[in-house]
Amino acid sequence: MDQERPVKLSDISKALNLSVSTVSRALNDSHEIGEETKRIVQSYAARVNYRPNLIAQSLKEMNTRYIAIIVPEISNSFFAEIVNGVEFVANSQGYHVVIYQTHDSTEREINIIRDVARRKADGLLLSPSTNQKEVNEVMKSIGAKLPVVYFDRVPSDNYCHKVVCDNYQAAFDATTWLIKQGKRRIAHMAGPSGISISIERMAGYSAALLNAGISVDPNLIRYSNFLAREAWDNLRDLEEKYQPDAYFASSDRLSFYCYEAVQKLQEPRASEVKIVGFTNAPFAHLLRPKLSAIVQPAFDMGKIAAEMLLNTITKKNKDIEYGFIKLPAVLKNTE
Amino acid sequence: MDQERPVKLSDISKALNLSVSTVSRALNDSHEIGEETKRIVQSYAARVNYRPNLIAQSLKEMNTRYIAIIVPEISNSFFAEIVNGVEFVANSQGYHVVIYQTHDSTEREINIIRDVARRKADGLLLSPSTNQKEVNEVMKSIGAKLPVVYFDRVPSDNYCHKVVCDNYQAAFDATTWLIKQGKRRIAHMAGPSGISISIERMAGYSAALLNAGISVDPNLIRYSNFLAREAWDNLRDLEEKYQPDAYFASSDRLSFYCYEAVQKLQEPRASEVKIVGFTNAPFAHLLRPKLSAIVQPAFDMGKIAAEMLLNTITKKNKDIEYGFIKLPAVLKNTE
DNA sequence: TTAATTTACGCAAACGATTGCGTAAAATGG
DNA sequence: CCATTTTACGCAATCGTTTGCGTAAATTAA
Repeated sequence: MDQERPVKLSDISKALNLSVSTVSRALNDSHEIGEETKRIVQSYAARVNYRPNLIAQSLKEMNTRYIAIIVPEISNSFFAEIVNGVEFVANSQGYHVVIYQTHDSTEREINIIRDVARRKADGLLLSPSTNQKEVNEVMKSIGAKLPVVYFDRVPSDNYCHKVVCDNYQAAFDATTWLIKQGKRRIAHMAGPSGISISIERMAGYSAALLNAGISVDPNLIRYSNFLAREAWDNLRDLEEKYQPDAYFASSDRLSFYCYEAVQKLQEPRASEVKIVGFTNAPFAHLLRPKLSAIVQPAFDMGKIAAEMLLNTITKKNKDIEYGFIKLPAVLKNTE
Repeated sequence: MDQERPVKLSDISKALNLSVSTVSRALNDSHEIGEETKRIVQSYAARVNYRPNLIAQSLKEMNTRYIAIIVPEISNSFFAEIVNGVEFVANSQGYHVVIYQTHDSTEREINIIRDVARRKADGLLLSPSTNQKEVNEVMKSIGAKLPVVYFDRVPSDNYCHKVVCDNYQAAFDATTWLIKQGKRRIAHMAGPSGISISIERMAGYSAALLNAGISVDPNLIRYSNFLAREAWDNLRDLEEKYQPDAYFASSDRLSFYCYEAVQKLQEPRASEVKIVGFTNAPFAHLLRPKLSAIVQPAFDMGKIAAEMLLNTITKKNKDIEYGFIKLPAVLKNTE
């Protein structure tokens, strides 16, 4: 009994000699429909495997019951965990989650945001790529109907919802730990300049150095975009000219690049140089020598972001109360 | 000039004193509309930032211009790379890709498949969770309108599109390599029994052993589902009772579990036990001692699967020609 | 000049669902 | 027994597009 095409309300209505509206109400268990009729309609619908067309439903209802999340890379464990947290909350409230990745391309990001808006997602979770300004323009041009919560990389203004970890404190703690290990020439491999996380992590790094009476050496600070090439060039240059005795890496990818670069050095330097970096990679603790890790509470960040978003979606009253949640990260693999 | 709600065709039609149909045709550059009118409409639409409502468009056109991909875990690099390959092809043909993950739960998988069908995705790429039968039922019940291409884990029947890597050969090569390293008591940490990849990898493993004149010891073969608990129990039991001199792991996760278990052993065993496992983790090569890796051509698998899917979507003629593509994997980190 | 054709647009149906309103028949009240 | 309410259903509009068809006006042909 496999039907060639999906059965719709009018099919049922014809088969049962009822109007489409009666069938619709019967399936939605409306009180205006007699019990007997309901039973007949519902059992018939079940038999023929009726599933409402969500496109039509969405058009009528003006909502889609799904939220979108846009991340740079799904293979990055940090973002993958965030997605999991988002799904956990969203699914429990009957929402589906649709995942998009930008690969750190502003162009892709803009395309995706436009698409999300045109497909009428009920809300958007966004960790914007580098180019803050262009993205802001797009966010404005799509109209005020799409609730947004930013996470991880967030805009500087306060008229939006934001969920982040305490990047400043985490960077401060990590750098301080390196100093306590006797390191003085601590290089900082930073992410793209200009985005929130880079700025805050840089600030924490600098503060820790100054706090320990170590002056900040600009030569030891390197910004890299998402291209591997830049990171490698920076690492080679650092090693050739300055031989840092420690690295503080500002992202998952940079952490592993640092690790790989150091691993290739001559002993005894290879085992003396310490590395601490932001990463949620589940198997980072297997590396020897150790890669010390700043681990963000990604799952919780996702949960909170999703809760904030669903709150603003379902909120009846229009008084917008912008939230700004900051969670602590923890330092691991420090033996 | 930020409008409160998205502007629609009727807004333009009123503002310009034209009918909705004329506006629609003008925007779609129909030949039935005068050049002058087109210019007026198009420039006005651009000014007020008109974006067609994709929900309405989809309902009318009966297609959505997006495909869905369902994977067990996005954080698994193998699947992440597949997704990237899919996006590469799909985007170049004007399709968006929507990513779902099942976390190896059949229940979630069924929910998602149903949702994808009800949302009228134009096609589906699927790597099914363990329970083949239930999923088959669902795939049938949603009607024949949804083109599907399976990848990685695929059904056994031949009346569907499939893209896989040569699991048998890869397992054979990996096991043979371990044998050449002088290993004889090679444990096999297998994935869930019953799914295609487990069966084929097991077959390759067994064949390699027999080929080398080593009998297959059932005690050294352990099936684990996706729960960490089972894998750890299996590993502990293996170490306590049988002390294998090598491990062949059938999945990303299992590879790292094996590695971690072995790393905790007493020397000299810890450095003598060799491990080879399926993994596309980009930083697996940083581990010391080495984790030898069977790396699948994930990006290409994604590309091919997407091409097959888009072909069947856009195919005018209805004669279905089922494809079955098998790509080779490569063995890495073997010093 | 008149008939035939082309151009440029509007009307209305359709996609598949939901819902306000209208209304027979049945149930209830006095 | 008649008036009123309730029950149970159907009609038609609606969400925002697209598109087949109809038709005035403009153009061309004869």
